Amino acid sequence: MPASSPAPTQNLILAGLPSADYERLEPHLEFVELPLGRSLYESGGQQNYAYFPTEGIVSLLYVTAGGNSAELAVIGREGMIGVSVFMGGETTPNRAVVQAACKAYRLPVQVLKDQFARGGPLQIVLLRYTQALITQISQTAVCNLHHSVDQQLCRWLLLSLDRLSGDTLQMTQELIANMLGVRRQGVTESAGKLEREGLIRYHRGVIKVVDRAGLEKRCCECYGVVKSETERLLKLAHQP
Amino acid sequence: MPASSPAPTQNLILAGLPSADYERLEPHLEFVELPLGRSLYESGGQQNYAYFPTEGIVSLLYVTAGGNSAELAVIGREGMIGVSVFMGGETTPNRAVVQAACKAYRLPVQVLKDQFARGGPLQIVLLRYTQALITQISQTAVCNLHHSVDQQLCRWLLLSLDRLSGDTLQMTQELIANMLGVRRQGVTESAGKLEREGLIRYHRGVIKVVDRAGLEKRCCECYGVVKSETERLLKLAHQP
DNA sequence: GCGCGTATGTGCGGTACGGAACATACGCGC
DNA sequence: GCGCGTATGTTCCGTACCGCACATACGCGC
Repeated sequence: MPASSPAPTQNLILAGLPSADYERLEPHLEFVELPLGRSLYESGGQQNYAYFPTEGIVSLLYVTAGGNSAELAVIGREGMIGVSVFMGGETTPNRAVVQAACKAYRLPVQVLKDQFARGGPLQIVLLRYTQALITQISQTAVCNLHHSVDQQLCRWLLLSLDRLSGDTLQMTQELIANMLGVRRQGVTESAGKLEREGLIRYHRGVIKVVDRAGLEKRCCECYGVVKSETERLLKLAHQP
Repeated sequence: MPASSPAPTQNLILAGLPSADYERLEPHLEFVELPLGRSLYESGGQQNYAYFPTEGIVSLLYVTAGGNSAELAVIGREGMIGVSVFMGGETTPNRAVVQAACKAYRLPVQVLKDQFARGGPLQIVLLRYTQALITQISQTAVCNLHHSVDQQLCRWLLLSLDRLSGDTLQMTQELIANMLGVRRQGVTESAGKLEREGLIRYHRGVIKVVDRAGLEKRCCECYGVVKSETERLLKLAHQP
């Protein structure tokens, strides 16, 4: 393991475990770097590892029969990829794709299942995180239905920014369009508006958030609901 | 308890439990009738009971700041209302509203939490059902984004029909519009199309499905994904 | 049979977004 | 500096859905 690899406890789920529980997992954790675009799971495919990111972002995506895509949730160091392992379904109909280069620790599914089945703090933390994920997916459904591309873009930028350090995203409009399930031109137009309003600046795949507070004001409620609910659930989970 | 009340095992989650596990719950189950429109949970509100329907349909809804509503999932006798109780969040930002008159058994949350914490078959069945619910919410997000009102109406009719006996739904277009988060006139128009195509007939709040196979063909993939995934997960859950 | 409440149908203008085609413009590699 | 690939901007048109207003139509209760 290279000296440069971050501590597993950079991941907030792992960080929230009492040391006895953490130490049972630790020997099985394997550090991996996940480049942009890497697929962790395919729809309905076998899942061999669960992933606990310490940096970067993974998207949960669904691709329709017609070839259109929709992002259901984003996952960073606050969470993990592979809830269906301990939920018991083994697979999901979704893909998991790296949206911003990740460092992560992966855990063989059998270890996760065994440790989950013990009950106790690990189980509690994982289930509370899963509820946060449900909230995010639900809010995505609502946002897709009732809010404009402008607002969805704000939500997406904020959710992504929370999962990265700094104020800058590396992401082309084309990719954002795929995530939001809209046309690339729609993103161009909305991003142009936000730039003219002085909220962001962008240039060839690099988006810099200039006025975060303004972006939050411009955004629909969906971002706030997801954020506060996620924080509430993680705090709950860290209580004894 | 009136003689007419159905057996609790009409609910598929309760039916899937080994008798030892079922018997631990049974003394705490209380039969209730839930009329159309009754709210079981409000957004962020306290949840005192979990509900296991034996008949009827409950919708999980989110209401936006702007007053628009969106249905995230429908729940019938295959499931239960109140997953956030054992997921550990205690509340959710959603409402749960009776969409077709229900008979159900309710269970005090503390009993559910205690029994869930034992681990074993109850826990497994509940978690697999929760994954099915996640799938349904996810597919709702996708359908809202990429599919027409026509297709969404087909999906909704089929999902509701699966949770009722017979081929008839009691539901005004106004209510369906609220569920789908679209205008009432949009539903009128789509329902008109489906009737002209000979798939359904309707009259003043009563919808009769004439050609179920045709409806499935007319529908987007979303219905099929939800249905097959739910069946897969319930079957898995009933295995030892 | 009359009246009223509820359910459904229709028409109109506005807009947000989709699909396609094309124009610019930046920057890396030679 | 030149050329090519990639990222972004612009235009045009079609359409699905929205909001509003209003017309019909059924059926219950008196």
